[in-house]
Amino acid sequence: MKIQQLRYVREAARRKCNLTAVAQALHTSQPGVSRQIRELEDELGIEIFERAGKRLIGLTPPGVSVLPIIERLLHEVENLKRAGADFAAQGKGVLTIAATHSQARYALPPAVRDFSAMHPDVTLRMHQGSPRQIAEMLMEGSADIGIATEALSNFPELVALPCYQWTHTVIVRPDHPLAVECRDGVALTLQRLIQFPIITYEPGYTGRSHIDAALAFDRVSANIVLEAMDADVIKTYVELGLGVGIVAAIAFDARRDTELLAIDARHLFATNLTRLAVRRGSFLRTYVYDFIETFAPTLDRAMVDLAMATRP
Amino acid sequence: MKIQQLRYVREAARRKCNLTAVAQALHTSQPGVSRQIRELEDELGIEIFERAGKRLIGLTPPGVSVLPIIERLLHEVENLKRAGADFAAQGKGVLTIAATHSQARYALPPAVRDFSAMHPDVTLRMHQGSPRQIAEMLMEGSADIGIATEALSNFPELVALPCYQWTHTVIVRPDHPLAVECRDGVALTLQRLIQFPIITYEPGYTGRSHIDAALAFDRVSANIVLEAMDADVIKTYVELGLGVGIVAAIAFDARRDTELLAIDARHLFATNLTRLAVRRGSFLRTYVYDFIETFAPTLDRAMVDLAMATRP
DNA sequence: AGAACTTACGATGTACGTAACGATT
DNA sequence: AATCGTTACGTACATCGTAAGTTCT
Repeated sequence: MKIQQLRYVREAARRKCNLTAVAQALHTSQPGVSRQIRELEDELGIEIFERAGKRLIGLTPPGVSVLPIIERLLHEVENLKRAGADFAAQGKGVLTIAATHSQARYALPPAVRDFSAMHPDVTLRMHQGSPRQIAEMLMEGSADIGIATEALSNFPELVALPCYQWTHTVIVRPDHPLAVECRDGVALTLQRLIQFPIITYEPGYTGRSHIDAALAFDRVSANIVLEAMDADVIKTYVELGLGVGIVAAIAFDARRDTELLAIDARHLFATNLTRLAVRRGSFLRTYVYDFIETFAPTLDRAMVDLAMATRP
Repeated sequence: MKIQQLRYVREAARRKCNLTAVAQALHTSQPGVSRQIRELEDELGIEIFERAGKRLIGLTPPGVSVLPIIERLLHEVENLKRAGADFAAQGKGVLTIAATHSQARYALPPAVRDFSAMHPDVTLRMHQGSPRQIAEMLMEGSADIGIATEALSNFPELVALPCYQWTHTVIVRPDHPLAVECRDGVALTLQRLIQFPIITYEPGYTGRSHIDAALAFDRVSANIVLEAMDADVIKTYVELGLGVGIVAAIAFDARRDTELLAIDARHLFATNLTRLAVRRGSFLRTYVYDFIETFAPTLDRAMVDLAMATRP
């Protein structure tokens, strides 16, 4: 049994049993792949792939039960390499963070700045995507850390750790009726809010689920005229007078956003919890822990390790 | 990176870094071991073993952090082979059970008989040992299933599943004062019991802890004249008149043990729970599940899988 | 002096790539 | 006809065992 044979099998399973594609992806010859897979099957005494004549068309029952073991095994191989690299080039390395726009734009900058100062030899790579995409990246190993407010705790393969809580805020132009009422000390209500066109996040992003939940709870519906993935876009259209915005409070900067006024809305929508996720069972290089501690001071290495060892 | 290199490393760690011993254990030459370990270290870019001149004297810090990954990886290799064997030779195979004498002698026979009838091609191997030894066997992979009343749930590497409950019984010769009192309907008390010399299990065996706990709770001490690993020995000496015995109720057979009388003692000692354990993370061949279900009908495959996936 | 690891070297094996073949759509 | 997997074959490299070398105890 060779590790490479296992790689071929895994890749074949991922590429719908197309051995030619496997060979290209792994930079080797197609006959080699074919042969090695056969030899592994011989050694294990089972057929992993269902063959229709000369074509692979799927996994056999033994293949189905063996594949997860192969995946775990190769995952440990990855861990071993990472653990080696961690000691070999102490300090140096790459840290890949996958985050939503909101996080990358508003929550991460201080942590990134401090981390860079602490680890000048670590190359930071920042990927943006939907919470769903972030989860995918973590699971396939192309990101070390994922940060998002939604969805991350829904995957058994991931460990999601609470980082910080935040609330929504309503933003309007200074000449908007709500701005006037706010200055007059009138408390904002959901009923009043939905009388205006709303601009906020797309479903699945940045606490949108809590906005929808609040509306559903009151059995009212809002006129959402524009949905965007990030607060910058939302702010732009609020400034244009298209409607009132609902964004994460963290996304409003009184000094910069001089054309806007923020009205606290924490009493209208449930508090949001931003989570940081890593892949369960992955070896984390020391600087990964450092970043986590920098970003979320409430977390430390022991807590992360504990969470990773605990099954959901 | 080759699997065999990892085997060498693991074995070296187990054999106190004696590469000569490693080579003998794995049936290869000593220079080969030396070389392969070095090549792995080169590839990972770390030194795994601390070297004093030409001698290996221990693990380096990187070695310490890398070794558990190697162990897990090799464990998955084992799983892969077992999974293969499970399908390759459906039905055929070996099932190794490690149990205490009490279990092997009294609890297991019906399950073994039924299992053998169900799987005539599975060779059953029965090992006896102390609960502690049973745990060791499971953890090193030399037994598939461990069965004991004590200790099995103390190891995070093992999954212990409750099988059945049982109580202790007091055994005496028919002419013993306690036998007379029993026939007269006098209820047995701990105070009365300890007025006689006691013969029972060794510490660490078959519910002995509950006997000690009952004595400690009442702040009394018994005159234990003989301790044995199994009920057969205890019964023999009770028959000889050396004292009264305390054994598992299951170990008394009214038809066979005609020279003895059993007095129910479930009100004196806490109920015991016999557990079945498997190594966490091991692939279990289908007949292993079958045996578990045969032995403990309250368990089934889904429950075992669930328990294995749940962290303590 | 002996035990233990490393280096050196030669033989066997094995993986890999190219090329030709066979089967399926 | 084209795509895809298997078979055949030769080369190159790696593993392994024997033997000699070196460094500690």
